[in-house]
Amino acid sequence: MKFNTKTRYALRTMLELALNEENDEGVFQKDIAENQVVSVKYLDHIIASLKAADLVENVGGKKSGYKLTRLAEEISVYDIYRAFEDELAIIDCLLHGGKCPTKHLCVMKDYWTGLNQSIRSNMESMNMKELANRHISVNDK
Amino acid sequence: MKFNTKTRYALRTMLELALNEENDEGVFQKDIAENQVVSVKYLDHIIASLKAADLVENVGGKKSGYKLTRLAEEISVYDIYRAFEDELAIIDCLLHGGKCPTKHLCVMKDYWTGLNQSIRSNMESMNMKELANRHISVNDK
DNA sequence: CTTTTATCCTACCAAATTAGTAGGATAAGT
DNA sequence: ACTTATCCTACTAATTTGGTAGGATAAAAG
Ligand code: FES
Ligand code: FES
Repeated sequence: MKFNTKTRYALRTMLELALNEENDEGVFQKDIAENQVVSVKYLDHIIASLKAADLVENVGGKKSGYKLTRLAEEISVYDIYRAFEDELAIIDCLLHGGKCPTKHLCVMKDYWTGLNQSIRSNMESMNMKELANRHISVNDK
Repeated sequence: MKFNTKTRYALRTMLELALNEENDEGVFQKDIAENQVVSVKYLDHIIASLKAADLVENVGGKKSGYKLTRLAEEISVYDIYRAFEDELAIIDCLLHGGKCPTKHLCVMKDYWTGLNQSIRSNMESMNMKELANRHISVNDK
C-alpha cells in the first residue's frame, strides 16, 4: 500500500510550478531536477506524463520553461495522481463494475468502496494553491 | 495504490471465522478455501500469517479447525492488514522518522501524513463483528 | 554559422514485489 | 494401515517499479 515515486516527484514538481505561477517565463526542467534531487532524465518521464495529462505546458518553443495549464487552485492532488494511474481502485473488485470472485455476496466490497471513496475525496479536496500557500508559510518562519 | 490479495483473502477468511464465532469446533481450512475460491495451498500462507500475528488459532491438534483468538469485535481491519504488512506508510518519507531527500523542508509531508492517518483510522475503526453483522443483514434479505 | 544546451522521444533494464505452485513432513482420525 | 488436514520450506513466473541510455530536435549563444 504505497504511492509510487513518480506521483511523489510529480507533486513536488507541480508544487514548484505553483509557487512560480506568476512567473511568465516558466520554470526549467533542469532547475526542478536540481531542487528535487532527481536526474534530469528521470524527470523527463514525469514531465512527459504531466504534459500528456494536460497539467503543464511549455511557455514557448523547445528551450522554454514550464507553466501550469490552469490555476493552481484548480489542480487537485488527485488530478496529479491520475496522470500516472487509472482511477483509484484499492482492490480490483472495484474496477469497471468489477465482480467479486466469491460465490456469495461479499460484504467487504461495501467496506472497500467506502475506504476508496474516502481516500479519493481526500486527494480531490487538496489543491496545489493550498499546498503552495502552506509551503510559503512554513518556509517564511 | 492497491491492497494486496493476501490481505483481501485474509479479510474474507476472518469474516468466515467471525461468522462462526459461536462454533466451538472452529472452521476447517479446506472449507474456507472452497468458499473463497482459492487453493488450499495458497490459503496455507494466508492462515500462517494470521497465526503468526496471533489472530487465529487451532481449536485442537493437527486436524482441527480454526477460531479467532479474541472477540471479533476486538479485531480491526487494520489488525489484519498488519499481519501482512508493516505499519501503514503510503510513502517512504513517513517510515521510522524517515527524512525527505529534498534539500528544503517538504510541505507535502504534512499532507501525506494526514492522508496516511485518515486511511489508518478508517481501518482501525472497522471491526470484524460489525462486518459479520452486515454480512448477516445483507444475506438474510 | 557553428556550438552548446534544453527539451523531446523511444528503448531498454535490473531489482523488487506479487501471486501464487510444488513437495513433502507431521500428526490426527477412520 | 490408510487417508486426510494442517504445517513448513522452497521455488518461480509474471508484473511492476524505478530508473538509465541514446539520440533527435530545435532554440539560443557566441
Ligand atoms: S471479493 Fe470482491 S470485495 Fe470481497
Ligand atoms: S520529499 Fe518527503 S514528503 Fe516530500
